[in-house]
Amino acid sequence: MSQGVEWALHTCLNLSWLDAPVPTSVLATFYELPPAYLNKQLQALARAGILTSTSGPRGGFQLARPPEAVSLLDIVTAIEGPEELFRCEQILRRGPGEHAGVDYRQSCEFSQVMRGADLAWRRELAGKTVADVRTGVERGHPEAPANTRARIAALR
Amino acid sequence: MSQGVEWALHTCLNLSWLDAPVPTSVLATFYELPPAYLNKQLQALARAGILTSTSGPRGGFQLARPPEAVSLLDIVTAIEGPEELFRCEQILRRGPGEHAGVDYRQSCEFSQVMRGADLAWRRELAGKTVADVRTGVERGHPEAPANTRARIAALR
DNA sequence: GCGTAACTACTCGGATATGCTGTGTCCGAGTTAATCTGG
DNA sequence: CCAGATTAACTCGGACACAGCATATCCGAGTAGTTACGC
Repeated sequence: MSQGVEWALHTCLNLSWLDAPVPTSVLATFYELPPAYLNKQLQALARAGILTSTSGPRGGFQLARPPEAVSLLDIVTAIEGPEELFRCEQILRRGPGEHAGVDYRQSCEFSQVMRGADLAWRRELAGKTVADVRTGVERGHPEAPANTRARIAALR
Repeated sequence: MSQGVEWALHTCLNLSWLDAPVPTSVLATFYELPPAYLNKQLQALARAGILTSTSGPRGGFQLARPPEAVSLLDIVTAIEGPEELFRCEQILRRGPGEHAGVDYRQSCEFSQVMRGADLAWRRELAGKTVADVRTGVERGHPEAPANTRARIAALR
């Protein structure tokens, strides 16, 4: 799984504590990440409708929706793409009992089990939102929001 | 996810219908797969203790355990390795409230959710065995075992 | 005919190339804010 | 002092290199079955 997912998750959480656009350079400095590459990931989040981008001075990225409406699955899908973890190449078509017209992604037993596991994984991720994580973080570290806002303001 | 997983799954199912070693060349011809590369995957399964390998004439691979004792997770782990889907690089260590000695794989909220999803995925795969899949296939295609045995015998 | 030893063919196993996706970087288009100028 | 045009800096966005892993292949080590030979 791509490294950018972790960056995207934490960046979305940080943005949920802010209400003005933040440029990539500031967000990158926050965790000492390569700015240009982080920008690439944020572009993907913007294309997915999770962030909105603003050009020019005082521009940057901000959350497009309230954090309650952004699931972790949304973020993972935006970065990794919509493909499922296991992709069935239907090698059964080459086997002895081959039926050329059959879609083995539906009929193959292995495909079904792998798809079920994939759905279980996605269900877990879809059930947690950025707001849920934010609540948990604030419970354990009440100073986190103020720290983040102060650090961002200092880097502007 | 690696392509070899699909090959390994179907190959293990086929081997569950046989009781003698089958060489890689025969197993590869079965689905028109590149023999040398399939051999590489089967080596991984052998290292994991899922298959046993026999050298020399009349040698090959066979299941090391009864199919009831081989879960799909065993096969996936043998091919893909034991790493979890999402690996936390602990970028929080670079953040403002950094605590150098903290293991963020445990304390980071995102890590916990991602790990929970990973466990849900693994639980599904661990709950299904090669024997389960075999039963399902035999229910829908009773001729499959005989077909497979005949094809293997013809290729020997 | 039988036992033994050499031989041959077959199989696994790891070492060796190639291509593609994830990773990382750079520069141009567009936009905003500030500045400067003239009334 | 104020309005408007110009300018300059800043930001995103996509196009351009690099690297590491999945993919694919090949050849050597070891083994078992076979064959030939001697007793």
